[in-house]
Amino acid sequence: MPKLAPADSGVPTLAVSTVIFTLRPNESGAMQLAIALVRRVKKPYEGRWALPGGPISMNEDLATTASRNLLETTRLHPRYLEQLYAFGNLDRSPNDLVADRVVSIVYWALVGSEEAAEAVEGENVRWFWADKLEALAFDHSLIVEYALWRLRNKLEYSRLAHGFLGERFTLAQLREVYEAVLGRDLDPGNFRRMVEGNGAVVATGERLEGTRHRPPKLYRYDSTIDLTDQGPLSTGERK
Amino acid sequence: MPKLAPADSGVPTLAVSTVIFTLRPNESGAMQLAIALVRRVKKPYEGRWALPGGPISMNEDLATTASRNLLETTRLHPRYLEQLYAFGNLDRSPNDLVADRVVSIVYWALVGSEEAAEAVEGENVRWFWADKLEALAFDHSLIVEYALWRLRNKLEYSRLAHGFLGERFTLAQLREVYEAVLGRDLDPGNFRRMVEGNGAVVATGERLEGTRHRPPKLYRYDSTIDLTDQGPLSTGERK
DNA sequence: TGAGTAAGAGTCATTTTGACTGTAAGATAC
DNA sequence: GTATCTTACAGTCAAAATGACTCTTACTCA
Repeated sequence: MPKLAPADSGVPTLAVSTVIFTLRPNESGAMQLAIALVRRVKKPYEGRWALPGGPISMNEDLATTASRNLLETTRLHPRYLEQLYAFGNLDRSPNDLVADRVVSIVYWALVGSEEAAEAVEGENVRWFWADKLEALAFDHSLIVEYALWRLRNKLEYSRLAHGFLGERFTLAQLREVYEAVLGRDLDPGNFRRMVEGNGAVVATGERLEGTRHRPPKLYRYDSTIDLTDQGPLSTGERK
Repeated sequence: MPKLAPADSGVPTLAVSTVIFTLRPNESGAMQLAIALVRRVKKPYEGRWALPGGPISMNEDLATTASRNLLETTRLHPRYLEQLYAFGNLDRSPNDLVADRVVSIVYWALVGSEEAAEAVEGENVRWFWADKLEALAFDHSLIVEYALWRLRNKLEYSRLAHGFLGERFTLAQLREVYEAVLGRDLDPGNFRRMVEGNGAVVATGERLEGTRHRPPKLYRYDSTIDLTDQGPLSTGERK
């Protein structure tokens, strides 16, 4: 097929997409990182899985658009939402469609595991395990890989894990989140020391009852910190 | 002035802007961080200083557009170029101009201090010290603040300082870059240990002659690493 | 030739980190 | 009721990293 001459006039279309992360129990009951994808019903890449997204609208902030897309595809609200990157390379679309250039501003979001369990799944919306994804439409495989890298990096020096958990949680649950995201086991003792040391977490005084062993303390995050968007728009101090 | 009703149709304009950093000697001879700004000659914010930038063109990658803007305003090529953030809030323009909504994809760049010394300066293009900026047009003060934060953070775990220096440099020069960017003095001994320890730098075997003291060794960065764009598009391993 | 200056090597105490051991507090099986 | 299992939680120990030093070396300049 002959390559069409690129249009010299016109402007690229602007779109917002979102990488939606959650934790879901796998067959053996361990928490594992999952991503929400939608199936494309149009050319190009018809039938392939892709990131949810849509065009930007004139009266919405970028983050609001991402949040609305998330709500429309999964009926969920994000616990955490941050801009990832703006993708605008010329070769994002197949060669014969370069005239339809799209610049995608991509966000990434965390949703709680409990909510995610009730999220809509259907023929065209599904959760996929983050570590074994098939090839996605456009450059979305690359985008997901980058989002995964950002999530793992950010986890280490921020209070991000809260995005997956409820209001109160045990240190074992928090550690399970870290282990699922980082993909390796962590020493319980050292993890406790680390997380208690940096003061991100406070004991509620309650304990989780009904376990088959010694009841663990319940903790919560220090609520003076707003998690949503650590980007340039937050006025608080950066760390 | 009455606020105009926002246009329900239409799409936001897409633009690329760049925060251009360099190091320049101040009155007392010490290196100091500087930013290139251009004076606006149109409303809104006519006469105020702003980040250089322009509209995106159909046949250019985003980074190429940023690089071209940099060349056109300062006649310089970037030593380092990375996407910073996409700014698209509704309130970026003055209230009476919300219909002219612009989404800016902002890059930040480093240029070498030697080249920067020869860069064009004129009535409408000037270098400003990064730590004492006047109020800029639009939300550009916020953008610069964020870019500064990113620069300082990235310096610690990457080989970014190369962007300011020539091919070969002494450890004292490298330390001067760190001190200028971080805004505090560093211990020479510890700095040497740090920088030799992580293997980012290799001795060339040469020495810098003509100093008034013991001639220091010249070093260079391990050239197997490409500095340009550590974003998602680089195929190398992430660190 | 001696003073001054910065390069560059080395010392030392403190903090951080990873791996590990030991004890406490509950549930369950017999 | 007693033994046993599981996990919470506290503590130890050595290696590595870090910050604040000192000391020696090699050059230039007066």
